[in-house]
Amino acid sequence: MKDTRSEIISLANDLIRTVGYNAFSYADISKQLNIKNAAIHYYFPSKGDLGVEVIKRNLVAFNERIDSWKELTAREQLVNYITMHDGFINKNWTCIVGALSPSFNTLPENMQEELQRLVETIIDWLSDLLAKGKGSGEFKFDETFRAKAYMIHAALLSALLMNKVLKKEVYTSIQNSLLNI
Amino acid sequence: MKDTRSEIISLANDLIRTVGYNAFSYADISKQLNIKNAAIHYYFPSKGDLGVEVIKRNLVAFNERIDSWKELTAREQLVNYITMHDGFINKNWTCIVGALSPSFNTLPENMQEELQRLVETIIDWLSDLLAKGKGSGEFKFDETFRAKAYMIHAALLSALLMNKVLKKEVYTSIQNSLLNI
DNA sequence: GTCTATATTCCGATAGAC
DNA sequence: GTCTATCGGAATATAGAC
Repeated sequence: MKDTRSEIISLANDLIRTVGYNAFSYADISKQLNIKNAAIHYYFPSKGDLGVEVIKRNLVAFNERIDSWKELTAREQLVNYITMHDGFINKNWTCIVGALSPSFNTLPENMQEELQRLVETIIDWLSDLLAKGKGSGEFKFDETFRAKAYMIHAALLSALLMNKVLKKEVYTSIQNSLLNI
Repeated sequence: MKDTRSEIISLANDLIRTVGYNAFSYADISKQLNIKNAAIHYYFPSKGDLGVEVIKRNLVAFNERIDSWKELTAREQLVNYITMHDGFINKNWTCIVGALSPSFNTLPENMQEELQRLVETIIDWLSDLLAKGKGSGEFKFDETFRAKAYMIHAALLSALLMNKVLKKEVYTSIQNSLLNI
């Protein structure tokens, strides 16, 4: 079976993470699928439509993921979250949020909205998790749940970005700091 | 007096921070200066040359800044560092590192090198500052100086990025967390 | 030394072929 | 339903005018 539409989203997802949204073109995708770049427009009339679909797929994947963690302890869930991007390091991938946010102003409105939805979902989940973990005595921290969630999310996002620039131990270093809660 | 070259760098700096490197063109700059886009090529033959100059200017500015803080206490210097981007919030600016790192792979080699130099300068200075502050009893933390520097830098960078996406209290929240050291 | 006219390549998108 | 031929415009860049 061949699902061109799904392959396009997958390739776009890869490109956004490796070079960014404004740096890739339909041709980059169509070449890999041995079709003309215009063929992509059948599935996604505009580049923004494709971008929206990439974010949506990531949101669905995130929700499925945290759902599968439901029975775990708060600490186990936090460890899973903080290590879930480990495979990105060798692929030189950033998270979708880190990839898209610097050019947020240039994105079409529906992409902006979808990206906001994704970030809010992550922060909400993380805040809840931190509340649970603090309530159960698993975590110790003084900030509000939301402030702590912002911190963890922010540090992890930048850790992936810095992995591109410094190619050193930044990612692991930040990861270790975050796990020490 | 008119210094076209300097104005070009200044406009490019603004554009990189607001829309990102790959999203702006020479035309965006030339329109504002009432010249043809090709005129920019006289000052900066390639877009990468302009990008390098923007980063270099930021590196010089950073060095001048921290130099002017030399006589301050470690805590005062840290507060200055953590608040030095406050003016960015209303302008919807990111720091240069946050703006360029997601598309790091697409940048010409000399831009990549210059960006690495900038990040290393920041991290080195921050590590030294944290060492001083811990030595003097001003700061309390358990991680290594470098790990702590990575964390602060990462959180601040993302805070600026998230300000674009969520337009909420993220920046201030992270700032407050970082000042509580 | 400073800038413009122009070339070239590439981009996203439409109209229409199969 | 799926894809190609092709357009209009924008991007970076060169050659040459003033």
